[in-house]
Amino acid sequence: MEYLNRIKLLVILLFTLSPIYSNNDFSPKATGRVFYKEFYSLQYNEEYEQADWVYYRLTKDMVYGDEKRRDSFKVDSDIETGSAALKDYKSSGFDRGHLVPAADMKISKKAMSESFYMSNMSPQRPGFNRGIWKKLESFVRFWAVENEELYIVTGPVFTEETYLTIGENRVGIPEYFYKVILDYKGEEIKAIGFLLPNKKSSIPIMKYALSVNDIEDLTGIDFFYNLPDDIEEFIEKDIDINLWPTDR
DNA sequence: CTGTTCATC
DNA sequence: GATGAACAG
Repeated sequence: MEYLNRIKLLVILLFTLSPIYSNNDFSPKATGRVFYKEFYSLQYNEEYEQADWVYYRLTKDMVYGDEKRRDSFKVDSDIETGSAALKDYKSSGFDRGHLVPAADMKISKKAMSESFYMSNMSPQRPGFNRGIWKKLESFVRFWAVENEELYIVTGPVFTEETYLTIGENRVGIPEYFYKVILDYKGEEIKAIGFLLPNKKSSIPIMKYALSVNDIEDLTGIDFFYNLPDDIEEFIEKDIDINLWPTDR
């Protein structure tokens, strides 16, 4: 009997450790301190007082969640060095723009609440956040439903040595925001990237589409490095716009 | 917490 | 007009 139980335990352990039976982790290669929430993870940048990237898995079920949005912005006490504060954004003229969208976290109270950590915020121009950025986020949810689930990485881009800041904590104002998306479900694995300037725009979203390689060159971040090399190379090289429809 | 504004559908 | 995101008091 003892023997059988040991075998059972071993089988369970092997299944758990096997990549096929465990949840996929396609988070970017870390170059700094990573913080793990229940519904996403982020790499925090102390200089800019915001994340370098946030990473999460967005499923169809999450899109269809019905948890109401509550504007419960709060400092992230996980960041011992101190996250940005509410005060930093107040009267700054910039929105506390979500990196992980609140609308992607309707699956539960906990998920919704986690999206309001200040470590998930970045200074966005109101016309950008409430306009084209929101529109892109909405397309991402549409694609998540179409493909059952997606793996998403989002973050700010600073290209200049000097940059403007807001608040006492000197929160950096990004020039651009990127988003890279991986579809690992279904018959064809595919990926796409976006790079948008932090300003109001009425140009069609697909004009901002880039390959994941392009975004990697720009940010220096290695996305989806856990994929088998040949697959990673193939999906990051080019994009097929037809696989990401925007005509609903 | 409620009301207001902004961008878009 | 309704919705969603965020600001202001």
